[in-house]
Amino acid sequence: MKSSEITKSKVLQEAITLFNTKGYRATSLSDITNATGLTKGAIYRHFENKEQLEIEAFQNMMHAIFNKLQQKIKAESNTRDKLFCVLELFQGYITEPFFSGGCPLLNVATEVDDTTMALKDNALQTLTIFRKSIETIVINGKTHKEVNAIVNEKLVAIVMISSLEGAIMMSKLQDSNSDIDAVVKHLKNWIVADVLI
Amino acid sequence: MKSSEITKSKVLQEAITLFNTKGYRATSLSDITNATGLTKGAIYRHFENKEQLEIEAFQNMMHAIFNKLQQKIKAESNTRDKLFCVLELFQGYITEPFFSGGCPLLNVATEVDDTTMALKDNALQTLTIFRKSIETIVINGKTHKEVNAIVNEKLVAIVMISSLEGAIMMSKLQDSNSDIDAVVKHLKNWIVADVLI
DNA sequence: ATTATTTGATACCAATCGGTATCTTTGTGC
DNA sequence: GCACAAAGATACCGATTGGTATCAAATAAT
Repeated sequence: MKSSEITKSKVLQEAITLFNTKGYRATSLSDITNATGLTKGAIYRHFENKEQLEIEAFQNMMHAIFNKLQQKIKAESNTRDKLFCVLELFQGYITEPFFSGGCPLLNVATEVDDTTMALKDNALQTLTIFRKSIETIVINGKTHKEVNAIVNEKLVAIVMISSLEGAIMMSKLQDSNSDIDAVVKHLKNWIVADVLI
Repeated sequence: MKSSEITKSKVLQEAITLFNTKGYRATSLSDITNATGLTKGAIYRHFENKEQLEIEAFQNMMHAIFNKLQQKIKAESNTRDKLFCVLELFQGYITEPFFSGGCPLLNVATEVDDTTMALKDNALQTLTIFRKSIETIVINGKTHKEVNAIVNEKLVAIVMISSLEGAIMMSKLQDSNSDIDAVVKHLKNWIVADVLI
């Protein structure tokens, strides 16, 4: 890797941690220069402005998470285990997060003020992709006769994502795993009882 | 109402809207002076500093919401309708919110950076109160033989709150009611099927 | 090895931040 | 109506914000 690429990825890595823990808007360029040991000149050489850095940082996080998730989903052979992959990704995220500071999607979705429309657009796209991934698992499950034909795949995605994101918020606020654990257990029971055949 | 109280409540009202829509940290005192037509001198006459204003604004919101909720819960006579009150509060919140900008609890819980510990404490207390309210309904439901004795009231609270908060996030991000509607419908079915006798 | 180009450091900018000291205005009790 | 206290306006403070122009150092190409 070229030295300039090393610098850029170091900036991204530190920015990611800062953005996800203390917020995008609340993280200043000084915070990033302090964390990286670099100067503003170096940062602005690689990123057009702070907003672009925010967007690249967010996309970087989501790509990493989705790649890991898709890889795990592909490794499983039946619908149940594929859906459980999603649940366990969130469950494990509290104790061993890819990025500290909670769910990047939730963070961006709730931070949006008027001045960060571009970030909001990215979060919306991410949410759409996430929903579609779950819906696809359910639809494939129907064709393989593993999912009840009357099940609404959109509902499955909505219920899973909303519960998990909400549970992440609760667990983070209370600094405890118990809520996300309870929600995952509950969702597993629901999937086995009401979704799968 | 004394004129000074009018001023203070005007500041609180405008600050509430700003904090809940564009964030606590992202809202500057200039934003508040612009919105109220007052000056910094007037604001600092009534609030010790910005952090105190943030806390009072948050508490003000939560008290308003809880009062409304408790009042509606008391008006219902059976466990099912009391629990449905909670669901319908969230469902109606998107189209007719008490305060625009989404759920104040979710907003504060996800905004917390290192410098806003006092706000985080307030959010945590609010979450605890909210959980207890739901647990109490379920416990009372058991004594009235309306709720299955094996039901875990803590789980009911966790599942309801996490789903609703997550759904608020999704609906806000997508600017659509469909997700919160779907989640509420799903929770109602679940309560009738698995919680109530 | 020497040049040319990229990369990063330095020093600065205007704007804005939260906060305060001071002064004028307003309202209130007697 | 007068005196006094409370409320609000004004002008300022140092610190910090995102951003830029310029220069030095490191890297790459010849």
